[in-house]
Amino acid sequence: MQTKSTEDYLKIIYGLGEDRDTVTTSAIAEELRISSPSVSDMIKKLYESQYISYTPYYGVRLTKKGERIALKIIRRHRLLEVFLMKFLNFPWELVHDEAERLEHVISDEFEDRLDALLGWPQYDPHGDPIPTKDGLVEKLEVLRLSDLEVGDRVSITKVTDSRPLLEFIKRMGLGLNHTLAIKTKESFDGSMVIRAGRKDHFVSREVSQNIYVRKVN
Amino acid sequence: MQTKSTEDYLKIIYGLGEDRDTVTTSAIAEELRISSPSVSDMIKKLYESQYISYTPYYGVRLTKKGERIALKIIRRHRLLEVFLMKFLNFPWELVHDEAERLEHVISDEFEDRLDALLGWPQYDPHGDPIPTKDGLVEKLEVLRLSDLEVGDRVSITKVTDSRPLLEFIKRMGLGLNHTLAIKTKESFDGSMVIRAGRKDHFVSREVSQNIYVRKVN
DNA sequence: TTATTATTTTAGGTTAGTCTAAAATAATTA
DNA sequence: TAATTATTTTAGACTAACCTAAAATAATAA
Repeated sequence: MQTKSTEDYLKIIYGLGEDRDTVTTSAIAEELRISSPSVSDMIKKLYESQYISYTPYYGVRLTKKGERIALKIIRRHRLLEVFLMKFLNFPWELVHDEAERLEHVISDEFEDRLDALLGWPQYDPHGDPIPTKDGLVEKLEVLRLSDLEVGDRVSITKVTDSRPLLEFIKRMGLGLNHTLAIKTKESFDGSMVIRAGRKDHFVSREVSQNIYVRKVN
Repeated sequence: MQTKSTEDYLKIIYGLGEDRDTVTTSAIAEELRISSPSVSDMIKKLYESQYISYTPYYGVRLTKKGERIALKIIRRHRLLEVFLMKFLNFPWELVHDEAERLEHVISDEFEDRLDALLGWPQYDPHGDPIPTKDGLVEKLEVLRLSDLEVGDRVSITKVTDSRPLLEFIKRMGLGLNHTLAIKTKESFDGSMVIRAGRKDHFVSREVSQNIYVRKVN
């Protein structure tokens, strides 16, 4: 049985490893808001326990063993998010932090029974796929709002799970599966004006890079 | 915000303080399965934070501040137990350990919304009253099965929340609100034969002291 | 290709919560 | 009430997970 801390590291390394191939000390440090020396320390421990492979001064990758744990935690996190929204009516932007704490303490028993209660859901409230019990995840085709051009119509499939971003999106009256159209896009900074429902909204590149979409008609 | 450890100490001290007036180091140590020196250490810290009052070599009592926290944790524990049984169909004997871990990580938001989901229950699955949000608990009149005599008919109102005991009771086919009659009671060891449904069961004093009852007709 | 800058690691330190062994105190028994 | 026994506390140590300051290494720019 791993500690909360171990689980956090593995989860973050998994997440960071999705784009880049190898994950650096400083990237982990920034993500976990922990100093680099502390991360360096922990990396050695994770390496000794064979959760990661590791080349000093270079970077880190999850081993099969490490990935299995990361996916287990992610599975729990996402199942919990579904529960918090469907059964407790948690507001979108609070769901993440609550799941973040619960994911480390629930048992397999709890996980299985919750899965059943929720009807074996495949996606969480942000549109992320829920890994299966034996560690399989659907690989989402990544299309970011920022990749699209004027005239495109899209539906939101996923949103980066960050509280301020979620609050912003909520204020615009948007959410998962909402449809919107791109009205303008500035070439110098990538900012856009989008139309959703009857309203126009200004969206910076920082935001549009964190909204994932699928094209519609 | 207190740590899990602090919360455990306060909860245990509250529980032990229900019969005795002042709680000893060794009683806490035994309950938490921690060495007495460790407990002695911790007592000093709890005292400095004004969660308890304390006389060296004598014992410990909760302050108002300490009791408030203890009752909050107990409230969460019991609400969680109701949830685990009603929504996740957890078996009686697993409910306690799961709640034990969850109680330390849920937020006030979670607590409130769970309370509502469950319909503001007043008792947990072992028959214990759930403290209110502002720290009030019904004082149960304590009548133990062991206090009764041949011929008495009783209904089970509460059971000590210990896994082996719960498993034993379950094997006898008994549970909360079940009715039983006392057929024999030995004076030398207090052991009994009880009749429940169509079956007779042998019950030692250790067991009968941990089954709380109310007399019927 | 050498010098500067950035990143990572090492060295040494802290805190919370635990431990065992030994000393201090209190309670019990003779 | 003195001696023995039991309980509690003190002393000293350990581990996990963090920290800051300084040294080592790698990357970048002159």
